[in-house]
Amino acid sequence: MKPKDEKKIKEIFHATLKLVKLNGLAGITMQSIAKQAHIATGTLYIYFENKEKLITELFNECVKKSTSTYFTNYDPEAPFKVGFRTIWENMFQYRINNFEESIFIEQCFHSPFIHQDTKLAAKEMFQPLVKLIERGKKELLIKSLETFCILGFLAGGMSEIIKRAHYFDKKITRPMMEETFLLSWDAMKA
Amino acid sequence: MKPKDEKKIKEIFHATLKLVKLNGLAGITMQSIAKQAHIATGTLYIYFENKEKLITELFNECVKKSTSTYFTNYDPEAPFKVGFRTIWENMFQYRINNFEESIFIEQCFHSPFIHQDTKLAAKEMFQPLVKLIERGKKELLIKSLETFCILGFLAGGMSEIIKRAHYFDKKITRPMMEETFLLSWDAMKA
DNA sequence: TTTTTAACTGAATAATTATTCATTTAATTT
DNA sequence: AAATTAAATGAATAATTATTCAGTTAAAAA
Repeated sequence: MKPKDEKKIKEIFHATLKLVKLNGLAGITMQSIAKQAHIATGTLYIYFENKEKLITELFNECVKKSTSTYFTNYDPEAPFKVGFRTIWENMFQYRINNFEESIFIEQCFHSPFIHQDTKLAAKEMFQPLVKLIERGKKELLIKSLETFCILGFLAGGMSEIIKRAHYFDKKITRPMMEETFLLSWDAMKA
Repeated sequence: MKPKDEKKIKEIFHATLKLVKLNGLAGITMQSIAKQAHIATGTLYIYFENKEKLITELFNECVKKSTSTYFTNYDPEAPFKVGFRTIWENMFQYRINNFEESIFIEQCFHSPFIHQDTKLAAKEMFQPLVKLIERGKKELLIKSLETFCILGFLAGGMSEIIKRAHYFDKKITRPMMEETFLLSWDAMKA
């Protein structure tokens, strides 16, 4: 009895992310994934029931992995700015180092593959950050704007900087990162 | 001789935008576009050579329409903040009122339909804004961070706020808009 | 070593989707 | 009002892509 090769799932995921970064969700086929992962098309179906399941499982994997990273070393008891800085830096680093995943998640949100419940579950994982922002508003440290505005602004801004850095092939240096943190902080600051 | 019905192009574009908003670029088919536009599939090919051409032409149309709106009433001679405010408000309003187009353009950037030269041409249309930001830096009014960071942050933040407003079905009020402008302004301010 | 069994293969099939085309319809010209 | 011609139609065809499956391979058990 030959056992399932768990490394293959990683290779399939890796291949999918690479192709989505290259051509978008609209550009991937099961054949291209198989080829990129150096396996036969049929093998994909041993690991995943179908294309939709493959995408959905990868999506959930990415969301789980990324959000759990976002909150490592985060202490909800620490002062607001300390907590915010921790999460902010975790996000920034993660998205730079895992650019393909970020692109993939973004694409999934506007695709026929990911259903509403999956999206909601993903959103749910950001609760600690939502709570933190609300605490910041209570403590009068940040603007009293609706949380979705503040968070959207910060998250969208960060994503876009990282995207442009990749496309224009710019290196993000430590001082640039500090300046970028200031963009976020000054924006939200009361 | 029956003349081409120019209104049909509008209907086709409109149908495509609606479907892309709903299901993403990965979710549209020529049949679904035709159906949504209340025409026969074959008719699509009278107006557009093929699917890629349809998408590319719609993309160019959207980019042209949106960027030209962004710079209406913009006076490059006016003080920095006045000019910035004009463009910022034009963008904000346009994206709220033409949400589908914004989503479509975003999706196109990561798709197999739009080629590099088309993307570059689109980027080129933002030159006046790039110039303005660079002027703001020279006048020491805003942070001396690379322009792509500042612009990316502002544009990404704005997009994401508007996206979340749509998905969570939030109305963006005038005071909210003012507060949102402050997010951008405070972020970039020196 | 032999047997067993599930992974693996990739060509074959099924399903979907892009594109074409013979036919019909309706503006315009004569 | 008849003739002309290009738009419009939608079923047929072509192309692409998802999925299956009969046969092969290799790990584990006997």
